[in-house]
Amino acid sequence: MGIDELDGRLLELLAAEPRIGVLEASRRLGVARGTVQARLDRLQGKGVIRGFGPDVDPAAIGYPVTAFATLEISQGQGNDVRAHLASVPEVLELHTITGRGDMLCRLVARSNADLQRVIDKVVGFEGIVRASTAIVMENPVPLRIIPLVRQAARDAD
Amino acid sequence: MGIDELDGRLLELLAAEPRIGVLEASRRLGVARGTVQARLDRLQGKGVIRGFGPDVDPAAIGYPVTAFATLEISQGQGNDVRAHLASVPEVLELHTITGRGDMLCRLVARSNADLQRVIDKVVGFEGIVRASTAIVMENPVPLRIIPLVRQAARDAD
DNA sequence: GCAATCGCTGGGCACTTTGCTCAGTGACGA
DNA sequence: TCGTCACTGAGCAAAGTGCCCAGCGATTGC
Repeated sequence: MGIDELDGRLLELLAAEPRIGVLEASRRLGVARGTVQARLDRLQGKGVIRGFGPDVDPAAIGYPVTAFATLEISQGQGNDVRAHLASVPEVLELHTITGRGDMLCRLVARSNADLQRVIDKVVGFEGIVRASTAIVMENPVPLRIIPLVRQAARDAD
Repeated sequence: MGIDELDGRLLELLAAEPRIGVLEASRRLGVARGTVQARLDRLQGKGVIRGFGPDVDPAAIGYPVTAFATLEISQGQGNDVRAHLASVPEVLELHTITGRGDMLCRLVARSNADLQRVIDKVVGFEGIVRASTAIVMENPVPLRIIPLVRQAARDAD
């Protein structure tokens, strides 16, 4: 478990220039091509790298509004609610959490008005007792992982 | 703005097999290679595809605990707080939101005990009045975009 | 009605990269 | 001291890339 300094540099490099090839990466990192290939295989095998999915901006495909909804679920309905939420395309992410609410989900919508439609779709389901929604205004720190990778690589030294 | 059906299929294909090449993608989609190349360029140019960054699992690099913290910020301190949070590697994401709290951030930690350290680091800063944290237990719907892409592609038909 | 533009096709070309293999080397632990 | 392991550096055939071109049908503007 954990990654070393070379893994860290490789991940940083991949994050900075995702379409880079193995050969070019080996040149940048100053190691042999086989090494990069082996590291990549290992990182994927260990699950450190889940994939290289295209990072799609919801705003660019017509969904500029993001919101987080906290849902309170009635006892025993958890599985049904999960299946329901998973079937809604505007639900980008769903977590079960500790605390007052039972679930937290990330929503997107075409507009603030459209958000109402999405919320109605989300909460219009047996088992959801209450929902409280917070609309995202700014996103000062977009989802990132590199600073953490750097720290993990440093710690493992 | 928006994407058509071919864009949608291309994005789905890239999500399913990220390391696929342009040539192979053109074969799967049944279109000419130049078309795929042009579509890709256009999608990246329009910002639909932000990148192809490696999707790193925080759990696999030693941070298996995820939490969401709602922060209440005192007036006028917003920028300082943002800069502070951006400097904390364990803060993976930060949003400013409507509603009671002022900011919502996603945190990771090495353990539940370690989460205390992270929270102390996050809130130990002038301008943060209060913080309320919810620990993630399960993640029934991991961050996804394909269902939305499919819907956007269908709507644009 | 006609010309220009645009997106897609299908082909070709030089060049690079990949996937794979192999032998050699230094570090490490049994 | 002997394996084991990770890394190096090299070679090879196969495949993919970047780039070019001519043709073609649909849409747009004159």
